[in-house]
Amino acid sequence: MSFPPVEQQLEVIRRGVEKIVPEQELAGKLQKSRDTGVPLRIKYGIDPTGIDLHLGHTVPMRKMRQFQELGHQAVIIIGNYTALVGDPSGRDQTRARLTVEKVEANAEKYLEQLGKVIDLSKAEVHRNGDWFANMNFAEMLELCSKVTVAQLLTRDDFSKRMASETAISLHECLYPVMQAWDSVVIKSDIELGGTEQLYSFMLARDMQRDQKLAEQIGVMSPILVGLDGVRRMGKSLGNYIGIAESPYEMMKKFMQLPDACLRMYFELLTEVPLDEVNEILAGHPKTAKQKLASAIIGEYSSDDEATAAVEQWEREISQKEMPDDIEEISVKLSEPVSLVNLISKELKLTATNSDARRMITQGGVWINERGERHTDPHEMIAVTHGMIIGCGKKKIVKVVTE
RNA sequence: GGGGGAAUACCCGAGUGGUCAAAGGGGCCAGACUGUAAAUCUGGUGGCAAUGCCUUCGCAGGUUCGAAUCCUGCUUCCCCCA
Repeated sequence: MSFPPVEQQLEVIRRGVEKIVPEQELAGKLQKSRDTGVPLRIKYGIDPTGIDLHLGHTVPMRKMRQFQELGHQAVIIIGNYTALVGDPSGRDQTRARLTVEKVEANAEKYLEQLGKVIDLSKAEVHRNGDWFANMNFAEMLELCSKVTVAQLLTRDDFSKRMASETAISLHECLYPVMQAWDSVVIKSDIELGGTEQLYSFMLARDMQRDQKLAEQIGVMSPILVGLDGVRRMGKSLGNYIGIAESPYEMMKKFMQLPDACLRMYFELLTEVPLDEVNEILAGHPKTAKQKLASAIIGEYSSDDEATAAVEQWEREISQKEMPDDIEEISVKLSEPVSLVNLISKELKLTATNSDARRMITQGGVWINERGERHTDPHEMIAVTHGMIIGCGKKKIVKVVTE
């Protein structure tokens, strides 16, 4: 096995990375691996807590792929046991607990999606239940004895929760211990993750040293902010772009991204060379955003689909043309109905009548042509076949009579 | 085990007997402006057969003409002491 020169590897590794700890050990490890021809073992752990991976997850995943391309060994940990605990990192409250079955189902979905970024045929995949499930209580105690409560409380998220009088459950304290033990078991050289993982990464070093193993280096990416441009991208915050979403869905979301996030997204989510990024950012933000979107969408589907998505957005959203494929809803109506009932009861465009009423009186409803606004909720509408109804910014439907 | 505190709409949070479907902020929704960015402005934000009616302030009772507000019991959470 031959590896690129260390300097060259470092350049790839450093892109979009916020912190490497300890930084000074990295070159040495790379050099040693190059000299001996032994690839480094790169760890990335993910807890199967949901069914969709989003772009936030892909930041360390991409870093993993880069390591793979440099010739190193990817080691994926599916945290089926840690998922039962719930990672307290960066959280201000306890996560909801998951069932074993749920976790297993999620794990399958995750692996499928991981394969879109990482070359799974060359990766080791482990579930940490493989070693935690059979651990007995004595071993468990031994593990816990490695960490003091004071150490745990130095964690930012725990100390914040203490300060704000929010509960910290005992099982959450075990999370970093488990994560660190994973590193011992798989003998990781480098662990990938976000900056909020610092504590666990360092704990892993302590435990590896304790077991007379080489200590891992943490390579930490910045936290990717979500579509709101403020909070981290996350499922529960609803500010994410899922990697399994359709090209057009992704497109629409990308265009809603605040301009200020563009550089970060280019750096963390694409391979576009940094000087080229600077050039793009010097131009109009709208164009830059479209380039960003098509680069990323292209990776998860195809370049053609990405281009099509950009064009579709330009037509339907920017030019406000009628979309090509409008969702059709069939209704059976012989008599005219009031607009409120049409919107909420017949077409189910809103959850409640009150919602429909609001939407109508506020000018969010149009029929057949944008601009053909109908603001009287009581207006009686004689529904005709092919009638097009818009409700708010996002919903347009075509009525099909039976 | 003992003591103290808290629970209000999506979130935070005001409200201590009627004027409370409940201030204010955030978020979100709609509209204007725009590049479906940001900023800004306007309106909205429990439900319904809608100038009215019904349900909601942890849960269950009670006092009262009238309760988010007072009383009793319960549940949950937090803090302190052990």
